[in-house]
Amino acid sequence: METHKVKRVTLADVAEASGMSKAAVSMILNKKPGTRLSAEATERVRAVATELGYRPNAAAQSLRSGKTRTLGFISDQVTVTRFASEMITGILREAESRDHTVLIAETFGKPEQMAEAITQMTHRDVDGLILGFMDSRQRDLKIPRTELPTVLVNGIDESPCTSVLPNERESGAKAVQRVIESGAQSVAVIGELKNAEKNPRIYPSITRRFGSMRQALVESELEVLGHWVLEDWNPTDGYEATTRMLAEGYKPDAIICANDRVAMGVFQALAEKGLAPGTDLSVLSFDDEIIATYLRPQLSSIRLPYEEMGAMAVGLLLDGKLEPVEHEIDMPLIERDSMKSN
Amino acid sequence: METHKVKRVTLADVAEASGMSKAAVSMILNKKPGTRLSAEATERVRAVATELGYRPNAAAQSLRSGKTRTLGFISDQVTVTRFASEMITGILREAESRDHTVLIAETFGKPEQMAEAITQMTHRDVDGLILGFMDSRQRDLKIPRTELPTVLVNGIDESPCTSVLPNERESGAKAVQRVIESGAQSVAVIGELKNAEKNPRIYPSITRRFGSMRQALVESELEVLGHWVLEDWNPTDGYEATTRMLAEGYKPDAIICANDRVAMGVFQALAEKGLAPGTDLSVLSFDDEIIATYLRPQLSSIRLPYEEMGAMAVGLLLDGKLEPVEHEIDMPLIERDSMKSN
DNA sequence: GTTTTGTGCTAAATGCATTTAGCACTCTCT
DNA sequence: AGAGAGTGCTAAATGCATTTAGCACAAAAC
Repeated sequence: METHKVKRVTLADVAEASGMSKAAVSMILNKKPGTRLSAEATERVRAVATELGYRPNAAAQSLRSGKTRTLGFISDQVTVTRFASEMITGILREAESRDHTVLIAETFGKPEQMAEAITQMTHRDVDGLILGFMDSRQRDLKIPRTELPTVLVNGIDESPCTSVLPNERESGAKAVQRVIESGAQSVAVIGELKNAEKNPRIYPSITRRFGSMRQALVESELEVLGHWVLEDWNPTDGYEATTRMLAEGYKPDAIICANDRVAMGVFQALAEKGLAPGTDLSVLSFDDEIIATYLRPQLSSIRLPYEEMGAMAVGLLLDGKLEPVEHEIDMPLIERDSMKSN
Repeated sequence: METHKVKRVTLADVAEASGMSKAAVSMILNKKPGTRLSAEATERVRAVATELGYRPNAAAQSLRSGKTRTLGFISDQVTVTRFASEMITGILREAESRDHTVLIAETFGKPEQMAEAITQMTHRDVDGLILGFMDSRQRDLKIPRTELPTVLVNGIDESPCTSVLPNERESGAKAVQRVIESGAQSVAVIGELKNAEKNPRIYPSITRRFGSMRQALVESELEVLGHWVLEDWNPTDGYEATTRMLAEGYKPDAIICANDRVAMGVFQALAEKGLAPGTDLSVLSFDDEIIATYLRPQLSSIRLPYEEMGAMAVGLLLDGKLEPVEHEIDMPLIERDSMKSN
């Protein structure tokens, strides 16, 4: 079967085929208000256009309008976490529903590549830019000043700009609230990240999460058992801290984990001592990564709403809501089986 | 600080500022071969161009050339698995290094959205299309015939087309080989997916993975213990099968897991019986998802090379290697701590 | 001294959709 | 009947980079 190289159908083709001028066809197909063209002509042009399968050439439209109906998304790193994926999904969904497409680039974790990526995007004339940061411990962002409307997701910069963040100011309190509802008298928090407190500018999410938690804890009747600080937030760290805690004789009614990876280690340590989350004690976590559903029992976790954040960023951009504001998005508690008395 | 709306610097601006014609400037900046322009003029134009910060307008270039230096990537689903992310990373890396940008879209798991997404891409005049499938149990792909150069990644269609696949024809044999090297006498495979065999067209990767494994197994001296078929490939399935296996008195020297999620369940079941992977017996898996590094001990796994697959797809597209061939990419064995005698 | 060859450069056309200015015609009103 | 308003439509300009055809001049060749 020979693939006959079909020449693109242009506006001129439609005009000729329908016996009208290009101007008329353009006006009709774009439903330009305030123009007067006979119903008959309108009908005819529409018919011809669909019959020929006319699609306006995006390059020509962009050239004329200076708009591309394209948004740029530059990400810290797409790999490793589920977060970038979810953010992309949110962005794509919202952009598609508003007839925009998305150009993507990645800095591969190297901040210095940011400038290059932005230049690329500028060159391609995107209508707006979304800068996504997966690693919330952002350093100096080095965002070059741009004319482009820009929204930061999960990141904050020195200079004021529009940004979308998870509502970590409330997430810690929400966790404590849920622990209280579970009927617990005592709780262990496993655990804060070493050094995080020292530099709240660098670890804004983490600082807020734990700040809000600490506040809620002192306002509660809960007995807080021990003080567990972790080197990093991997399963090993959670495993070691929990093992140590149990060895020291602590037996909390509930454990709040810094994130799901830590919770995984906590589960392992508990299993070794024959303790079952959800029946012997409650375990609650943050982030709601995919492993939360892999654990046995499945882990209740306070979700990082990356998809919603991505969608919101698109919304702000397209609605021109570009005041330098931090938009905070609620972090929903995803109930599964690791809490007592659901 | 007032943001002065800077008009874009165009070729005409450079031409005027350097006292040359647009034609000359264009030729100089594009290093057109076979043209004769004085070294002095060349120098001057280049200087002026950089000074003014001239960047050609992509829309205008596209309009003229019919090329956009943009590739389209349409994915099954970006969320859930790490695979899409890695594929995007590979695509981005290769595309960037060859001065192309990437437009992305997602069908959100709905095959019928594929046609719509392709139309969108066509409309934006991408130079080539990459269709990525995360869910290897692809159904009818419903890929509309396109004029566009297209490469399928991790998917095959009825009609012959260029595709990039993991080399599952060898992955099973590679696993068996490694188990033999570990000194094992007996092995359990946990486990094949129920129904997969019935429809090899629908589950091509899985069929190949197990076909190659079965072949290698009969050619080996290994004793194969039991026959474990799973409903699905989640941790629960691996947990249940392993528990059953141990209850039935089997005690293999090595376990080959269908994938890492299954391996996680296997680990849980082994832990309950006090069996430690890497010391009491070997565990080997497929895919190398992120959880492989979360497990204790860390899991050795045969990696699905999605990043390389994405990069290769870009390469094929840009090099015009579009014969209907299945390109198979080696699946490397990632050694960690779950195999005895590394 | 005239033709040929070569050099350095430019005007104008091209790709395609959108928009502005305005033409030609018919009604309506006085 | 002539002015004015309204209707239906079109020619041409615009945005920007690239490419083709070719101009004007100088040097070399016969």
